[in-house]
Amino acid sequence: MEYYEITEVRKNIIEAFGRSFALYGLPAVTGHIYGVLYFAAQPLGLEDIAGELAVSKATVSINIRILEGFKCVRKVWQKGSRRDYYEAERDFTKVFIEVIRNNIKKEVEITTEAIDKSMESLAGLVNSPDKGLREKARVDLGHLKHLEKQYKWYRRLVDMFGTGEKLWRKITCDGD
Amino acid sequence: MEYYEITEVRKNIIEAFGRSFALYGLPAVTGHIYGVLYFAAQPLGLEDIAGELAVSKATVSINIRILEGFKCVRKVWQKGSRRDYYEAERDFTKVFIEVIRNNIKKEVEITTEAIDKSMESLAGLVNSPDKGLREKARVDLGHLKHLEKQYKWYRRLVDMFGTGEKLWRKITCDGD
DNA sequence: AAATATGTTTAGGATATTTTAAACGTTATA
DNA sequence: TATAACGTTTAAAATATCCTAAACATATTT
Repeated sequence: MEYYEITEVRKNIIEAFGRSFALYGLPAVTGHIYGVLYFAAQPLGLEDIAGELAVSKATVSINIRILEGFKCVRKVWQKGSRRDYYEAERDFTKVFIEVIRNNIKKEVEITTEAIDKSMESLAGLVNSPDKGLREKARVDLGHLKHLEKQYKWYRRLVDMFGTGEKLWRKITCDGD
Repeated sequence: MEYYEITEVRKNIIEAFGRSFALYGLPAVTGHIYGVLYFAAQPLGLEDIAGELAVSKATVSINIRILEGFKCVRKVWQKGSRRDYYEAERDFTKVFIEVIRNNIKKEVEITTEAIDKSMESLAGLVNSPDKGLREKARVDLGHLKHLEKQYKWYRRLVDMFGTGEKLWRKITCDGD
């Protein structure tokens, strides 16, 4: 009860992180875990985090791996302990870039796979003797080629996010 | 059965869109609807879309409004009909920018609100006579100020997305 | 004014996701 | 070698989300 208002303050922010992460399709707990680590004075173990949030160790285990995947948190080694300790990446530009980059990458994967598969099916149809079928196939092929072109642009974007963080930051944030 | 393979081709892509939209926290149907409209030769009405996807009119109504919010689809006027017709925005750069922009905007709203609320609570505590409480409050205040600074950067990002699409495209896509 | 055609809301059931406790595997320590 | 301290997996329950049919609201015909 001593630090009631402090924990209240943190709770506000932790909730906000939960809702923010949910915007990117992640479970709210990922945001909550990130929030706890954001405020933590030192790296925390799984059970510490579970305790602060009153969730199970399993939930933390599952969701912290998601956060690691997005490079929102780092596992740090604590000498003399065999626990896994984690600390938050507090630079939001990095967090933001990583989340976006990951999503675009997945998006590109999903869609180019679908395009390739579809292109194959269409290849046989564009010369079909059935005129109606043939013309429909050609129209769709046009759509797919357009899509393919756009996704090439996307892939460049991933590359830029992947290698040009500093450039990106400079472009969007000359101020500081 | 005539155009079986054509619809198969489209189904692939439509599914891929569904999974892609889900990456951004949207229901998969939003992607499916977008997919149907992406391939459509003319603007389609709610029932047309519902028919193609075998979902209810209500689902289309709800989800197409989400798509409108993200500017992924546009309502178009069809002379002589009182139906609402929709067409897809086929320029992915626009779709991408709009989705990201929207998310960042919401994120900024959620978090700045939480920060403001928390700052208020802390203001009273940083001068508390209780030394432990006071110091904890000061540490947290430091965290909040850091957050605030980062979110100012975010807000600039929204502005850029909102007004500088061409600039953005030029930066990331000099090629075409 | 009645009937029709449309889009929206809503309450419920259907489905998918998330969380948990318990079992498990592994490594370190006694 | 046995025990303890971990993190992970799993199957089931709890929860949240999504979808639908039906009711509703509004505008347009007849």
